[in-house]
Amino acid sequence: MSPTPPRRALNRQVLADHVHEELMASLIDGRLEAGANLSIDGIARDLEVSPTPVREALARLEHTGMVRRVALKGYKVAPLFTAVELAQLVDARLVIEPVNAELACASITPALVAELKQTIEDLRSSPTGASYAEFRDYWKADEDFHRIIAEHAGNPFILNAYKTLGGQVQRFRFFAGLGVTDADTAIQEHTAILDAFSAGDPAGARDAMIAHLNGVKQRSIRDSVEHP
Amino acid sequence: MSPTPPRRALNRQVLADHVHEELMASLIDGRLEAGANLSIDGIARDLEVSPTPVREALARLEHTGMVRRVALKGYKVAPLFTAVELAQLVDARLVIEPVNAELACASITPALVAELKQTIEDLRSSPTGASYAEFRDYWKADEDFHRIIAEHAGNPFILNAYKTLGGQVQRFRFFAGLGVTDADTAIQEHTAILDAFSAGDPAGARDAMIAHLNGVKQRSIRDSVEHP
DNA sequence: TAATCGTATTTCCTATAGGATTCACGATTG
DNA sequence: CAATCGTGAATCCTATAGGAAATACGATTA
Repeated sequence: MSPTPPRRALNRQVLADHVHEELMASLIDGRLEAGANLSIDGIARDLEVSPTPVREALARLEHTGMVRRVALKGYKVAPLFTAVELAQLVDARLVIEPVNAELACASITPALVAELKQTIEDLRSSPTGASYAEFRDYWKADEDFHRIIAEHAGNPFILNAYKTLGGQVQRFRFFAGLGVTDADTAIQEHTAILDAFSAGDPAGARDAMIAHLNGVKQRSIRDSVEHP
Repeated sequence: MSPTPPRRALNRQVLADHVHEELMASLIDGRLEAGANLSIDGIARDLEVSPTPVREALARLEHTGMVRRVALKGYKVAPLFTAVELAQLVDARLVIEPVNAELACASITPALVAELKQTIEDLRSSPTGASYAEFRDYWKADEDFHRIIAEHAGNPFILNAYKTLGGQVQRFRFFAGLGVTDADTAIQEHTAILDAFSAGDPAGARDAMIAHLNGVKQRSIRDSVEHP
């Protein structure tokens, strides 16, 4: 008897989670353009679910800043960043991430070093083309590097703050729309941070992170000026 | 004709917003105890609405950390902070708020000084009893002080990060459950920050904020040790 | 032609119904 | 007495229906 073992537990998942992931992916990779209306009923039709889980997914998405809600009017994809906001986003990272680096480095483990080293390897081996499909691996490796450091800082509140920024970062990067323009420099800067980790030098890790983010900031501004 | 002008627009508001506010208030003032189950249907019955807006309100609340969700199981009020988490929360504030103070002070205006001065006045004039009703005004004044500084830092991303922490702070403070034990010291420390603002001394404002938060941290830990 | 009006569609919002699962609790059985 | 089983309630989750307002759009009229 019991021809099929309890497979059902695997199938059983909450639709709102699925919708949330789907929307998040669409926002990050640009399938949903800035300013686009996010019709609840429309999304429900597209994904073949009812509006209820869509409402829940959108409510969760609101705090990320990627989606804006106006009561009784609906949701829209947040507008593109201006050059000022873009710089502010990096400034916010400059507040949080150097501390992350310092803390994570202070409790360094060989496993962490190995993880970070792997992300830099991935960065090197990933293509850097101009379309999302091409540089998605590059981005993932870059995001992994920063996220792993944040996760090892040991402060869940700071981690939460970083994660909120993280989504923004990814979205911004897509809309910069240039593909990867600074792979060599970024790899170099990540390596400098990793070296400080390997040496067990928290202050050095902090400074290397500051230098990296300042580099990101300047290159971002430069790119956004050259390609308005 | 048109016997009643468009009054309806005032009545028209989204139930989810109302539920959200109601839950937030209950969480902050402790009517909802840590670990309590947040039954969607139950809340809907209590507030005499349908479960749909309740789901939306809870989804919005999740990212604050005050509420935890387990798929297919429901929502619970997040557990109380441990002493370690409590210290971590202040550490997170120590990352963000000194920068806020420095930035806000760098673009100081007489209006901002007046606003801050007012919150300190409110702090002085508020009762400091042991029940929520008594020290709610004190809290509000304290929270206003920090929030106003965050709002004047001029970086919406950092402000967002601060706000997320802010809710946590308030909840923690209630659950410390002692009323206000450090009014004099807190007023003194706020005044020191204000003085630096008045003097147009960003570095001084930053340092005064650091000193204040360190004081908050130490007093919090002391209180939580004395009243486990 | 230009403006206004009316209809039809869309959209948000809320309530309700029902399926699936879990939980509580009492009854039954060894 | 202890353990197991079964029933009913509670709960989460999703779909559907329908009200209210906004929007689109075409027809009518000055």
